[in-house]
Amino acid sequence: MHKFTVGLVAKATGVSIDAVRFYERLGLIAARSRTEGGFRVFEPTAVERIRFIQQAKELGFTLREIADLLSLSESPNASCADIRGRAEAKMVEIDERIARLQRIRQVLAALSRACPAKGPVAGCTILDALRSERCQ
Amino acid sequence: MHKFTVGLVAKATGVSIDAVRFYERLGLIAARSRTEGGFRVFEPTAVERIRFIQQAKELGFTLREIADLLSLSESPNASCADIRGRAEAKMVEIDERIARLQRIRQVLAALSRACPAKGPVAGCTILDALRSERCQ
DNA sequence: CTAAACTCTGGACTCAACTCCAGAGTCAAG
DNA sequence: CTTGACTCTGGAGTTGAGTCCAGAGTTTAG
Repeated sequence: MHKFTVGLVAKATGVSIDAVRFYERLGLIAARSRTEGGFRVFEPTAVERIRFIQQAKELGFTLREIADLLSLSESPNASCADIRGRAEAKMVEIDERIARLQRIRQVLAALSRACPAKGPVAGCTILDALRSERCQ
Repeated sequence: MHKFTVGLVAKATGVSIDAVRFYERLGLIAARSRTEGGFRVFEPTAVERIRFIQQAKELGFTLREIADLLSLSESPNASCADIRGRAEAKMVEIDERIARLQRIRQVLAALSRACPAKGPVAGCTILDALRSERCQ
């Protein structure tokens, strides 16, 4: 139970075989070795790394950022503050996205509220608003 | 001042010439005709349509959805309620995105808060959390 | 030993919304 | 008429995170 092929790693993590190989190409994980016939052999830590990748992805980190996170996590002179910095930067980013979406949401809500929702499109207040510069 | 070339349309709207041609390929706008030499000639309504596209893009609509909006806006048997339906559907979508981002934001905040932010990465609580299934 | 199941490579494809390009042709001012 | 600015086509490239593929080779259970 310690000879992980791609298929097993994929099954253990729920990602596709292609995704495992993709992560390998990106350098996020590495196969320990190959069999005689050229099959990848992974260690169980590969499964853990992919779980890490999945969790970080859930938190909105890109694979590039995750590569950075992973390399920090293995650097002897990296500090916990570095990691926290990444988390906080991501939080700022998320906040910006939320703020933008909330602005959009407000405009959409206002437009929907103002719309009579009956009659033909001629005179639709939503379309009128889109035609004018008013909403932004 | 009524012979709009791509360049003028681009300048009037602030989008690139390539974007104008791209919108034309997608069928979002159309040139009225061509000059002898093959130059596109637009009507002023093209500028208005691109403004519409820009506004709708600001509100999170994709170009495909904008095409739909534009065709509704010109359909004699489309009703204002159709437009409002699109706006409300988009609002639901935006709400889902906001909710997801807020969940992420909360997890990030909790992780940052719990992190000592000093010392080496070994024992970093954020990394530990990413390694475990805990955050989702 | 055979058959089924698995894996290999590397490159093309997806989506969205463009951007960039070369090489050729056109238009307008002076 | 010349020159500089503009425009033409159509196809490739970009980003992100993979997916899909053919055709060949490998592993393993029975």
